[in-house]
Amino acid sequence: METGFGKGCHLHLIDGSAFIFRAYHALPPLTRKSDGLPIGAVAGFCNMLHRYVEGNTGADAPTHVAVIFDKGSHTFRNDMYDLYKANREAMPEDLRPQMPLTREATRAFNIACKEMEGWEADDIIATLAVQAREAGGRCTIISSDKDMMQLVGGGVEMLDAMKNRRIDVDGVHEKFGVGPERVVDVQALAGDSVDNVPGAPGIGIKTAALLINEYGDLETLLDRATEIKQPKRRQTLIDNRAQIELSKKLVQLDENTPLDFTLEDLEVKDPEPEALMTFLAEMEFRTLSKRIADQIGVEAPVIADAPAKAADGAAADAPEDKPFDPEAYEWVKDRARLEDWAARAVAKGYVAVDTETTGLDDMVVDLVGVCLSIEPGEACYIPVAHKKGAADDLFGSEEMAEGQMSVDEVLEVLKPVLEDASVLKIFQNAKYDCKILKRYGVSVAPIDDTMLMSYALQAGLNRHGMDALSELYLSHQPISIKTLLGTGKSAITFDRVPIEDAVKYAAEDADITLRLWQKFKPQLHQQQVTTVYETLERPLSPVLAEMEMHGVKVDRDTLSRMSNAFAQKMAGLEAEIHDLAGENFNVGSPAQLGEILFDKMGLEGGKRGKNGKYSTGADVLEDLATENDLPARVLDWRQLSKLKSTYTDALQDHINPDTGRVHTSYVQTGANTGRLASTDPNLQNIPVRSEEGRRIREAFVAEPGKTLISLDYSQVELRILAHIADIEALKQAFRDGQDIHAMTASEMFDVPMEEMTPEVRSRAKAINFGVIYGISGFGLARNLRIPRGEAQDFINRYFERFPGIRTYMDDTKAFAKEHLYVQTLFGRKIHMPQINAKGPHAGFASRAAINAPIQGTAADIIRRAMIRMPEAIKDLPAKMLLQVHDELIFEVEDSAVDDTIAVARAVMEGAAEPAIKLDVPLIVDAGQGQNWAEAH
DNA sequence: CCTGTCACG
DNA sequence: GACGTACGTGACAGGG
Repeated sequence: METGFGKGCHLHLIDGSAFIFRAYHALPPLTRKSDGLPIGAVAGFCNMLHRYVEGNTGADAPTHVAVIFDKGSHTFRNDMYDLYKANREAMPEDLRPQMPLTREATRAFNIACKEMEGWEADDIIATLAVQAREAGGRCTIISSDKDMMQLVGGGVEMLDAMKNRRIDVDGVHEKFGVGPERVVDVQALAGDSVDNVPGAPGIGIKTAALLINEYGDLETLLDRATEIKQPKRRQTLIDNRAQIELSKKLVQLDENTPLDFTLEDLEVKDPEPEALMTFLAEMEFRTLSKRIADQIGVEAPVIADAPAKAADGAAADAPEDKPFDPEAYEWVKDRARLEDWAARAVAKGYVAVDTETTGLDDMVVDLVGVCLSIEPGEACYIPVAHKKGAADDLFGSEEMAEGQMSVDEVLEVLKPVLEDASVLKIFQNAKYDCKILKRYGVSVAPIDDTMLMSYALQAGLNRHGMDALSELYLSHQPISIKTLLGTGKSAITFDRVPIEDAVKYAAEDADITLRLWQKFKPQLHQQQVTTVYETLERPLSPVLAEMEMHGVKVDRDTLSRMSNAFAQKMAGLEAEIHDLAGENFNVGSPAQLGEILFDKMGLEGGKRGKNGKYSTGADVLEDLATENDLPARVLDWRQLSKLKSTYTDALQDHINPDTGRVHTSYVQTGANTGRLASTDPNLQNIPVRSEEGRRIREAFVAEPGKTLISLDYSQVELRILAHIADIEALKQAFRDGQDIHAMTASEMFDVPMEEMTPEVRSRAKAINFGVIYGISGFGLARNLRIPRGEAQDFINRYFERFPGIRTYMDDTKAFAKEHLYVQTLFGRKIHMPQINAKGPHAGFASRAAINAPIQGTAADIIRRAMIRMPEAIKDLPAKMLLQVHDELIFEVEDSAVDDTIAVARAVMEGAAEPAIKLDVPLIVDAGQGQNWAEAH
């Protein structure tokens, strides 16, 4: 039964095309298994639609809803202006066939689906929004398209579904500087490069808003254009009047589209399970259909597996995808069954292994169980430390659950297999499991690691966690650990999970790992990254494990004394700040500080960020500090606050009670360029630049009788740039051991080296770094705090003197645009899926593309050094402890300091060879001392 | 959970 | 005076 649309009703209008394009760009090019039909955009679209429907609960839920699509490419706007949207790129080939399917998907979710030949979706949305408003109801437009901001107001709002941000009249003001009713005026002037709306040349949104606010509306402005003071602006408006008026017609949405339906037709309906399931099954969306089926309480459709198709008569070698069946996993309870699994692993030559533990810190947690998988769909779980009773018993029991073997017995059987050189052990993130097993006396080898394979194959395309990989490459959503453990305060540890449940979760992980391995292994060759995986990834993992387990000694007393000193200084500064402000406030709150500075004290230069708050970053405060004491004190306070909370306080909590040392964790797949990341704690950002901060390094000490040594590559990225871009002048300077920044300065500013001043040198230094980062006039200007034009002059001069750099940058960008990835000298691929994007993403991607081969090659070189290091120093009483991108830190017995420096330096300086012979020497500087501050 | 801020190379 | 911009990370605090 239909009800009328009126007061109390809430209409949702979804911009269908926006959903589709977001889905298309967010997902890899998935295809339907049975016939290879491109299906990624449909999958993403359905996920978004589903997530949207799920979110529709509570008082704000819509009563009416529709998804609106564009139909055809010719609209009445093309009749007015044949270049309208003319610079749009053609729809990607693999997206076109998915268009009708997105309509089917919408109908399958039982949501009204509307489009009209000759009108854009925006016009239909405009018409419906106005109808809803006139009927006294509300309307939410789910889109972030600024073209629709003209509709906001009077009960109409927009919602950016991805950012989950509502856009109301204030939001429109923020974007356009005018209210919704004047948005078209501003757009008419500013034009729109995306839609190819011409506007007035040389006038952007800022200027347009200024003019409209001054003259009231576009027509008045154009009529009175002769009154404008700026001659250029005045002439532009007079000369381009017709074009501006046309632009307004183009951006003005048609609120009277002749619709063949009414608001009443859009009433929200529950999905009909059968229709929805049929569609999802047809698309072969296993994960989604299962998830939705579970939620609405129906049976998930059975989706047949693809027949293994033979290509060119040859047998298909793609592993056949068996369905995931948690009931098929085995709970291993006795020695006989375990020995059977062990024997099968040995016979097969490989086995996927996963360990379950009581937590995340591999230096602390206990082993709870082990899982094995040898065939897809077949896996077992061997529990060793599950406790009795969990759910019903608040404290749990300390008694062991039934059906388990002892850890000792299990490892007695598995150790020979895990250490068997002829059996490959496959892990997802082997470093974690191997460290656990090492603590139980098992040295696992040889290994493969699906996480590292994914990193070698897909860096830049996706993250490399198991859940993400399973969804992306197996279309299977694994059981979430949270469903077993809960979250927050009430979370339990894995040893409290009932074994029946643990079997399903844990064994599935081993199953997934095995399937991913089968999928990725042939890919390594096809993508030509086998060498990267085998020489830069796999062998590094055990080296990192070793470093992490060794840890670095940190002196708690030193830190604690510093904490106290910082606290005192901060208290003093805080009192001063409150005094200067004339009121008490939270100095640590940027929001409160902004109000004090710019509202209460009325200082100039307050800029609001996108959340409407004033920006109070260090650069802002530094500018203010020249005139005022308060911002200067805040800067001091902030520095101390950072040092105290992040370093002197937090670091103490990371001292392992058993070892008295700090054990960081390196994330080998953390940075797309090949760099490592360090977490828990991050030991790659210990302060060094400020005197006060550097003292924190005094707390990193050597054991008595030992010394810390630090070796770091000198200007490694610039050397690599000189080599890759083949800049003879730079290369020669490095060969001659010259001061490279001074030499650059001399070349650029025609200053003889003897007469070089620190100021000129430091400018050249900034430019040298800028080049590595993908230089821009704006960025350099900000860095050097000089006018933009001046910065641009420097850059131009730099390119004149070193034309090879410009060539390198252009070639690298072109390569990236063609191949969608860039490469290091050692063959590491860093994917750049955004490189051909339009809009603001483009700049980011192209600078990242310029930087990645340089940063990545440097990362590869130090990796090679680290991999060779254990063998090189094995006869020395020395341990490698830390890596900080271009620096390695060792702890060594006092007697062997010089020997270790000599050996480690040789390894580091020769690390590129023999794979690559650089045209420039690599130079390593060394330091030593009782603590890191002295050694660095 | 997200954002701003700031520590490092 | 179109637009937004240096590259790569992780941790902490505030605030909704």
